[in-house]
Amino acid sequence: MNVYEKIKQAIVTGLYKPGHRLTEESLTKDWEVSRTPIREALKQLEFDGLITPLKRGFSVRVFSKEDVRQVYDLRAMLESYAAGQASIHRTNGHLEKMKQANDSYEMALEKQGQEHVERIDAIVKANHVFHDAVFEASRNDHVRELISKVVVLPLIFRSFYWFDEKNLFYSLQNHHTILRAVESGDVERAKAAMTEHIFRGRDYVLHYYEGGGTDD
Amino acid sequence: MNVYEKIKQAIVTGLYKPGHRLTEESLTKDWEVSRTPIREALKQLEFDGLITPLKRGFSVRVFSKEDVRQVYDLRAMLESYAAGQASIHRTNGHLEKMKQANDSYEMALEKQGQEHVERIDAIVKANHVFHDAVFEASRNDHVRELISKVVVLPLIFRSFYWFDEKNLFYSLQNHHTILRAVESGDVERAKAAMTEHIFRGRDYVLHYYEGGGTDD
DNA sequence: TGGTGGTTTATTGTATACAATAACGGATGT
DNA sequence: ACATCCGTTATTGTATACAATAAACCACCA
Repeated sequence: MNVYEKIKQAIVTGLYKPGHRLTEESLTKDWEVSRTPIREALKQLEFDGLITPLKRGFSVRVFSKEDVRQVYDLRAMLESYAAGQASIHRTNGHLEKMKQANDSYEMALEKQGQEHVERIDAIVKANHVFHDAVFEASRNDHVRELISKVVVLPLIFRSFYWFDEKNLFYSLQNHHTILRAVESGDVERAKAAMTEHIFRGRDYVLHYYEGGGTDD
Repeated sequence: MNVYEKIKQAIVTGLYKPGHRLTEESLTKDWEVSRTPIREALKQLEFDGLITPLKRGFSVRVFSKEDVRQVYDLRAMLESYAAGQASIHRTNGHLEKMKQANDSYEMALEKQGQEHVERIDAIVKANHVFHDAVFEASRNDHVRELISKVVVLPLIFRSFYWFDEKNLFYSLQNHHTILRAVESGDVERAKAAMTEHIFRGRDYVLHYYEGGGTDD
């Protein structure tokens, strides 16, 4: 794991709390590398939107409820577009990848006895593979690049998002619906199902997230 | 102008041609600065999507017709979303900014006698202000960040895009239509008008661009 | 008291040397 | 002829010193 990934991890897990100030100097001490790789990491994190520039240095970004709404709006738009396009351009290979992702998801979901964290990791991974397959099938390489920016935020909230059994089950049902629509070439249905899927995620996050302070 | 901007300029104007290989070493010689700022510039350019990583170094990105289509699809989606939201959230301040941008556009358009490049620059700037005002009015800060990624490509083609009088005139008409829709709070009309506006730009670029080679 | 100017200090910007590594090419054996 | 190993070279990765700059502090005067 390189320094960028380490710092990212530290932000996502809350080791560096929202609003915390980061300077190149302090980070060299925290991670025991020189300023050069630190600078690179900071640049990357700024791209990701995880930190915001200060007059001097950066601070760990504070996400408000309004941010969550805005980001999920965009994510819904981009992913539903991808699902729609996927319904047109999908090949058997894409459908196969989506099916396998859902199988993995289901298998992980059923393993109640397993180590908790490992199980969640498997589910998260399967989820990622599914959505990635949709992007591939959409035949628009640029939408993947774009979505990466908007996908960082959910990452921060994954802690509670992924720890509700009913939620996990519903998500799988959504995936099945999306897959059926994409498979049968039903563009509008695919878009609607994906939009619904994303918004469900949004509402879940909003419900459990009491952050930002100033926002409604 | 810093090194990043200089290199960007060089790419956009075609001094560095598509496919041309860029290494840190060679760039230090071209621009007479050390590797440190060069590396930073390369990182930024990669984020912009203007260069693509090689096994070693980068190469100036080659955009195919298919790239143009994909990028404009996304741009249409994002900008029409912004226009729709703007129709809901706009204030008098936003409307004023849009009007002034259009006035500037029109004034520049009429100045036939003026120095050619200056006139185009004024039009380009007014165009930018108008679209920016729409983003502001949309009350979704994240959509602005996102669009910046997708707006780099048109930049490359601006050379011929901005040099057709009829095209410039049509664009202004589009702006007026969009403004009216946003002003009267007509969400669907605003979205439709913006989508139309972007796609007109796309078709114009596609018509004059014979690049990419392998694509249709 | 409150603001203006200058001095100190914190922090980033740049150059450069050296280390690490991946690509290249050529020699060798089969 | 062709693959494979190894040495050479091109290129990037990292550390670090020094320069530039902006922020913070403080003294001075109105």
